[in-house]
Amino acid sequence: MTLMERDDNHLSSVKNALRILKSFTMDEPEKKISDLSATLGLNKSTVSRTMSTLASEGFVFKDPETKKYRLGLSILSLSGIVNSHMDVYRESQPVLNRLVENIGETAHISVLDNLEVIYLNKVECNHPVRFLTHVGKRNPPYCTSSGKVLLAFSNDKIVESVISKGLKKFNKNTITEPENLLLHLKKIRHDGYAHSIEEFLEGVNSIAAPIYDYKGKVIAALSVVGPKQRIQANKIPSLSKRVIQAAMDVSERMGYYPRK
Amino acid sequence: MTLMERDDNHLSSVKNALRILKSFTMDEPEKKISDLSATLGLNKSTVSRTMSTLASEGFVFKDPETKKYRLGLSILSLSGIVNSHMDVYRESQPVLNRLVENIGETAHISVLDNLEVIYLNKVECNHPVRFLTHVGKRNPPYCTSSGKVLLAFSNDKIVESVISKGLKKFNKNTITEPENLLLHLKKIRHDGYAHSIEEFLEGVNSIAAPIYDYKGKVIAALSVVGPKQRIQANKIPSLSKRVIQAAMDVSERMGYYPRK
DNA sequence: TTCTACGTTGCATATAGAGCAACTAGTACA
DNA sequence: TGTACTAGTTGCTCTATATGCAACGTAGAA
Repeated sequence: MTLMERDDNHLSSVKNALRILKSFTMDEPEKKISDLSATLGLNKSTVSRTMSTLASEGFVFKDPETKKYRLGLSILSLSGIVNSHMDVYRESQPVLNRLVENIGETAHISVLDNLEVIYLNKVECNHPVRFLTHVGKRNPPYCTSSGKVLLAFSNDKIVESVISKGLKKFNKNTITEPENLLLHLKKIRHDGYAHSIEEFLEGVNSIAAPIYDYKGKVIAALSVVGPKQRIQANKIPSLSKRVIQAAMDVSERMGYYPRK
Repeated sequence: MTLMERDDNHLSSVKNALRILKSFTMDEPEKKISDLSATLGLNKSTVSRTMSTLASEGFVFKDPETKKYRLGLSILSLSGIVNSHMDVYRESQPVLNRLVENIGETAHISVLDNLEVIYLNKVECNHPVRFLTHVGKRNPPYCTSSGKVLLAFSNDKIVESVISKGLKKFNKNTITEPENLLLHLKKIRHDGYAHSIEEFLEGVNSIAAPIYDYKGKVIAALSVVGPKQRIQANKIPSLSKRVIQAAMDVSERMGYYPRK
């Protein structure tokens, strides 16, 4: 470890362990020690000992059949604590349940974290698009409806940072011009909702609206997402009213008093 | 750290970090460095540096208002991966949704982990008892209906270990005699379900049934839980049929073929 | 049967991490 | 307003830990 890293005053062996945990993904929920060694640039005995320590506290376990490591149930225990003490998570649950029942599409609550959208809650409809999103999933904020809502009500520095990171083209409708994105955000502030028509994922549309706290600050976004065959462009105006209303319902449960 | 711990071959600074994470609870979701120092027997500068490292990777954050630390969203990101790659979690979701809709009580999926019951999935009814359980919550296995189901279909060593840990009396109906517990487990194997009438929590009843995998092994339990005013003792026989059927539905989705 | 890859572990060494002390900031109390 | 106390941070030192290397064992593939 270089002196530069040392000056950072973070514990490098703890960082190793956390980087190992974060290397598990949806696509790769199982990991071999040798692969982690290669990916993270750590000696395989370092990885082996760190994994062993993580396993001793239940953060990972070695699958006896595949001999690979997977994330363990201590993660779930902690996530229950994270969820249960999030006001917006708790207050949104019944509203999302009703919305999903009425509209018939999957709905989410999300926030901006580290210049990304992260989904805090999700209620699936009866005919979900499999593996589209999941609680904890992170997505780019500039080409998802909830991300655009959150950016629209964020300060300029955050928007500039997202733009600086680059607006990668994920799909044919992805916004890649900074000026175009800023225009979109302006319109979103005016309309009170955002939509995404195949901006991020092929064949996937979504609509989102802001959730306010008791101070009137936008703290989260509520969104519905589904295939374009079911969330057709011509249905977006009527659906957006439902989404705005649901987001307002959650806001009111958060103590927000809308001014008429 | 003693030589004995050293022989354990676990990385002590990583263990410190994991113990700090695990010290967050439902009742104490916010932590001060000085409190952690006292609780964990670590120097406050050790705790401070470890927290700083955990924060740098998003596992905790310092609440600007309370100046205390809370669990961060990296936990949520990992838990999404844990959930999504659990077959029993995925396959149980629609069954739990239907069951909760039909019965009107909260339902769970749980497994045995480290001699405790841990809840993997939860679908809340429209009138939940607040803060009863949450995903990731751990409970003693000998006085919850799902725990008793899981013990009933576990090998004798596991049951003996639970008994050796002691059968603490949580409520007036808690089973505290080992022989009595073994009789209960035998009856559960015979009946195909378990119930708890205020064995663990005051005023709370529950019913659970086993979930089988494709090999016919019990891998989880499905349960419903509610206040005794709604889950009355005389309703348990009819409710248990619904719970057994729902658990069987999940089992079949897991590839289990029941022998007739 | 042999070879290769993976994971584990003994050992040596360099440095990271733990603890102490000093400092800063904030709060409570007189 | 001033003082005292507590909490948290950070510089510094020293020792024990963590890392990496090499060797070993095991399992699977050729």
